[in-house]
Amino acid sequence: MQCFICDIVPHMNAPRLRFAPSPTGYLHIGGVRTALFNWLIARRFGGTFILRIEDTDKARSTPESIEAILNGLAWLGITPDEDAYQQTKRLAIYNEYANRLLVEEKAYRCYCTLEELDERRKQAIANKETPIYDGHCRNLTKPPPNTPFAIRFHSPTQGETVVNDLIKGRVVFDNAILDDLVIIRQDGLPTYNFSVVIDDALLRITHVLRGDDHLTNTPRQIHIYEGLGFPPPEFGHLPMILGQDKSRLSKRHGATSITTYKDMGYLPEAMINYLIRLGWSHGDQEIFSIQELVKIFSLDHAMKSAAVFDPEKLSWVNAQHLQTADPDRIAKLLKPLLVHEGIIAAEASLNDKWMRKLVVALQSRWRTLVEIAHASAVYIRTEVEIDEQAKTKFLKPEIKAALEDLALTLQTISPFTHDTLEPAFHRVLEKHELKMGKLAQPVRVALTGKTASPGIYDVMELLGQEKTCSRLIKATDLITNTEISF
RNA sequence: GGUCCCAUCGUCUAGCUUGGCCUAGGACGGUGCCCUCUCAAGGCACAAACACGGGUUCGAAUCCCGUUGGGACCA
Repeated sequence: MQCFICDIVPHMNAPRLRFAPSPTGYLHIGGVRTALFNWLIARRFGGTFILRIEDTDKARSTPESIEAILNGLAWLGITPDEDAYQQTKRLAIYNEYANRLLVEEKAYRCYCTLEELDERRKQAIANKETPIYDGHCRNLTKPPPNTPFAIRFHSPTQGETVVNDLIKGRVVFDNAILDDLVIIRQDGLPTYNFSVVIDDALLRITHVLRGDDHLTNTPRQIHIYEGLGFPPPEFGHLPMILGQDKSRLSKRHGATSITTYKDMGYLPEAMINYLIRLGWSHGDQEIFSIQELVKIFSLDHAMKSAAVFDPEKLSWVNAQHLQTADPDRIAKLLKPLLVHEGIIAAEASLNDKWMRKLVVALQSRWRTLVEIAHASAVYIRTEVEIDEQAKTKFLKPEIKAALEDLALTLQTISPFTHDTLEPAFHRVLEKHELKMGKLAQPVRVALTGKTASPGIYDVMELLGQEKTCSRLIKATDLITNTEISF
């Protein structure tokens, strides 16, 4: 693998990179990773990162998609350094350059109809020939009058074109297999291969990092650069992201929109961490902060092969970041989720110090913010719902006396904190000659309704004196009721 | 159909440039154990891979050729 730093040195003064999505849907996971690579390289080498919206496919482009792309990138903190460019606002430019090529006879008008083209393609396939454009209109002396035309680029037919790809290495293409591609359609709109070259050249992009689905477009683009007299940039083609079944990641693999992950309670830094590890490595290291990536990221450990997106590992990465995240920040992110999940009515109803304690108790136990939000409910709501199985297993007559005693004891504790609760709890334990586990589990069930929770003193502190005592008493009532019912 | 890309545990990957340190390392997931008031977290251990076939070489995961498989583009 070649050294990217060596390659980038000639451009060190101003590496300029771009992310150029088509606004035809939500912001895709694969797109995010492409944006991330570009952004990181720009940051690492003190360059510029640009966003360009490729919306020349007017039928499929929507303003909502543009919005989704902007929001998604903003959430991740992948921020462009210049105002976003939009291709539909630059149509005059493409036509201007197309005309220039026409004048210089590096391009020509093609009057072939789509039907004719289709016919000839079928013919070629029937004759077992490669279906490429045959140059029909290349040397027309008498153009047909009043006929709509496309503009085709005059591609070289001999020699070869070499792409020294930053990731794939040296790739050689035989020019003979490349036909004269359309650069301006009959409707006057530029084709992808043309507009992308014009924009990258005019925006002075130094490094084009994009999906490897564009690798075979690259020689054609290089020809256009040459035709126009622009120096081509460096190219790097990133491998695809695959779904579980090893086919290209798409909607049928479930969540592929970045927004979905935000809504599912993933942290932006975890998303970035996971996505960057998909196709890049730094020895055995798994967890990276964004600041760290900005310092160490480079292309010389970028993978050449496609990678399968693994939601399990994403969750683990998220858990790692969640564990070490500042509790106050997590608390802040949690509040709107609590409202959204219907656990609280308004964000203001919870105080920050308490929220911090809640987060500290839960942040290493769950993998997403949404999971934490759900787990929070039992500490926030007035009522607790006791799990049937937990009740039968732990809320038994023999523990009733100890529970009552505990409730009584706890009513006198002040302040009501982990440290004051612990000795009180032990006094009850000794009095009833019980082992920790014998009492802790029934108490846990009484307080949370479940058999799993944070440490029992933390649970009590979180609930506070009032809820703790009332839930304990309620549990003892439950035991009585059970007895009566038999 | 043509051209191009890719190929290490189920998954993400280290190692490949500069063959020997590789009886192939780490991580997710799985299993077991430890810790322990439960659940997590954490710690330890186990199972698990160089696609296949040739060659080059004293020696190949690493270099070369081919095959197979996957993917992309062209319309």
